[in-house]
Amino acid sequence: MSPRPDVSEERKEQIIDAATHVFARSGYAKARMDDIAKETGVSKGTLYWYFKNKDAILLAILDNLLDRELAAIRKLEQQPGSAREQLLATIDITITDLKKMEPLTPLMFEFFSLAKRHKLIQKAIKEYFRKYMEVLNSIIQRGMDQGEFKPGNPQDVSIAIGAILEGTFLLRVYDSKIVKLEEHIRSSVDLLLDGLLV
Amino acid sequence: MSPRPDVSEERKEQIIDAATHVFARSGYAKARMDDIAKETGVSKGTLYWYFKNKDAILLAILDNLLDRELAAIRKLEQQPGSAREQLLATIDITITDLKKMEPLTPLMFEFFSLAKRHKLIQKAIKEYFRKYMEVLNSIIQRGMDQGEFKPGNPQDVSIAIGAILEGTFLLRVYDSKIVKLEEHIRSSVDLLLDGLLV
Amino acid sequence: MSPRPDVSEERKEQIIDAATHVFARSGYAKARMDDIAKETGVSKGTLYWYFKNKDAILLAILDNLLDRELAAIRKLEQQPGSAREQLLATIDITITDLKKMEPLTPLMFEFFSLAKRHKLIQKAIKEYFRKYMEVLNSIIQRGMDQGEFKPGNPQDVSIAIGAILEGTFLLRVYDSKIVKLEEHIRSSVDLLLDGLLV
Amino acid sequence: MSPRPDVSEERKEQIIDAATHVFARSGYAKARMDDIAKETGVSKGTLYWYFKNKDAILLAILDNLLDRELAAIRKLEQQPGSAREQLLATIDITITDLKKMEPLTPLMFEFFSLAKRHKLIQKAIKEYFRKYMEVLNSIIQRGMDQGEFKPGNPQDVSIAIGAILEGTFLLRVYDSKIVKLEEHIRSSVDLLLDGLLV
DNA sequence: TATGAATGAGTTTTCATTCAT
DNA sequence: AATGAATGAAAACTCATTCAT
Repeated sequence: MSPRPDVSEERKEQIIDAATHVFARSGYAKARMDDIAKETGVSKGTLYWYFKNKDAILLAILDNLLDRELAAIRKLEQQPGSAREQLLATIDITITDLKKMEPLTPLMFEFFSLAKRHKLIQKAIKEYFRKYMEVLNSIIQRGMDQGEFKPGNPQDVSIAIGAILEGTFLLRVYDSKIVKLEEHIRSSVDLLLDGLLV
Repeated sequence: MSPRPDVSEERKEQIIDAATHVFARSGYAKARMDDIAKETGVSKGTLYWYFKNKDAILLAILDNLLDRELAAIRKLEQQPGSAREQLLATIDITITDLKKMEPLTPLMFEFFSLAKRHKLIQKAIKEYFRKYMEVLNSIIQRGMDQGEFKPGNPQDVSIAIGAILEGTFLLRVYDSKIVKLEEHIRSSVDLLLDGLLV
Repeated sequence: MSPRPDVSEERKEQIIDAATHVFARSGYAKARMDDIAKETGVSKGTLYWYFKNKDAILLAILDNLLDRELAAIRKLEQQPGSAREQLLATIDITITDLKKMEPLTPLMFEFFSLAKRHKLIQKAIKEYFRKYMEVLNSIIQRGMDQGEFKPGNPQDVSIAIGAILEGTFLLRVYDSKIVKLEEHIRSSVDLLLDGLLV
Repeated sequence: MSPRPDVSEERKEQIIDAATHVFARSGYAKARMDDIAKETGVSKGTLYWYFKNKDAILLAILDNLLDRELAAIRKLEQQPGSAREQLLATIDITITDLKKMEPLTPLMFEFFSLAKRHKLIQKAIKEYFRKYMEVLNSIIQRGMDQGEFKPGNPQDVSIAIGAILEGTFLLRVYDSKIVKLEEHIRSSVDLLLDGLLV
């Protein structure tokens, strides 16, 4: 109802941005509220005006990250072109996303690590995954229906693609000299398409 | 020869085993030395008799895990059969390994999360990755040399397979109902092989 | 000017005062931060708000004590009268100081004990000593120049006087029944002056 | 009864010697039983075979030190010569002793620091002091009786001398470059004798 | 809204002491 | 006599959270 988003939202975002970097840099446990306050440029007390506690900031970060990615995905949904073209466009967008995420890698893995114990995190990423799979599934399904792809279980293909995307992101952690995010996602997807295309 | 069998190594392993479960359950930060002591069935002081500090226990766990995996990999090195058969055998072994790792998933991601800040962790997993890649590369190379696989860059293929393995392990965290470790690794690798085999 | 008077300095002094007594009573090692907190009437956390650690409190105490003594010494510097009178005035002031220090005797010796290992303590007391010697030296020098004292090395006399002052303070520890701080400093200095005065 | 002191005594002395250095180096609180064990060349458990606990070692060190000094003092008691000569001989012996003590300075001050809280330490040093005073008193008394020294209270003179001895030892802690143990004890005692001698 | 001083529960780590061998 | 693994009490220190201003 308010014509302009009040300052509160803006301040909240500042905190989320700052905290994202602090958590990525130091890890959730090692990051101190003082660090986040300093990085945001406010006092420690202010953090508690906008967020219930440290955990709530973490959750807000996750929601924020997933929202951004989902926004990108939604852009795909009504793209024109062949299934192959649409699939590659999806990969392109995801690569762009993952590249933006690179500096946040430690934080991403922290979310994965916490997922089992932290039901809200679990729920958030599961929901994100479901939406992402939906997009891939529908593209693959269409490709199969239209005879562009070999017939099979679309979900299996989606998961294979998802695994390549996330897996390459992960392999980078082992050795970022050897594993190049964009290059290797593309080469892996190409290999997959070699077998998939009719 | 020694009158009292040296119980040191055994005790160290007990601690490592216990700590592995505690860290996997609670996360490194939340896990208390008391928990590890209790789980091991010794006193807190004993932990410090065998390990310098909490961090040293974490490192020992990682070394332990990687040692076990490398031992499995080494078994592959002189396996007979076609490149395809050997590759599938490698996948089989890795699947078995990954299944054993399933309960430790949060701990694995914690290692990935820590890798950037923790040089010893970084070094350990990098070395592991190098050895794993060596095995895959040599199989793929042989397959290409012998005309079993299409020609190409073996390393790219290895990374695609590595991404599928680790990526599927990761996708499970999103939704373990949808993503089945063994089934989806196999179906993804099959897709890859469809394009790879001549 | 500031709306809330800065309570920081005051609070710091409260802690220093309390800690002085706790350290004198229990010794540095035996004194617990909890004791200091309780004696100050604040929580343990507050101690760490004002001081980095236990050691920093000890240092602050030393600076505080030496500052007070130096302030007393500075009063002497432009006193009128003969060299003998001025020397006795200096002794008087030092006696007054040492009497105030009596309850802190164990702490003083702790500083001396720590001096070799603790460079900041060493530096602080050395600087104090240098200033104290300067005052004595200049008085003795004047007395010699003006023919009031026998000629000689002023520094040797200053050290003799310093030794009597500190030495009497120390002998009290052996047996405070036998050694009376004021009485024996005076009698010892008198003996010295017997030989020194022309 | 046993003709030769059994090995126990010897081992005890080894521990005392080692512990003396460890305590002097690290201070009582910081010194670990492990350090003493290592320095002695035995295991930690062995220390407890010979001493009830850490405190008992400290006490044994003090007794040991005082015994050695008392032995030196006893040598003085029937020295020939004038009172002045005998006094200077006493000073000589004490200087020799104090020089030996120099490396133990931090430990000595630790004893002084502990004296108030630790009744056994207090008692030991008080007894030592009494004996030392007796020797000085009797020399001074004889000097006065025989007209070699000006009449006065012998105890006051003894305390002045004691203060010079201990005080010079202490001033060294302030600045060992400026204060030279032997040189300044001699010069200070000379100043005192200037006034004391008839 | 914003601040930052104050709190105190929580945790790692140390180390004197014990005791089975 | 001697060892050294094991214990657990003790203490320093951290830091999320609160709250008076």
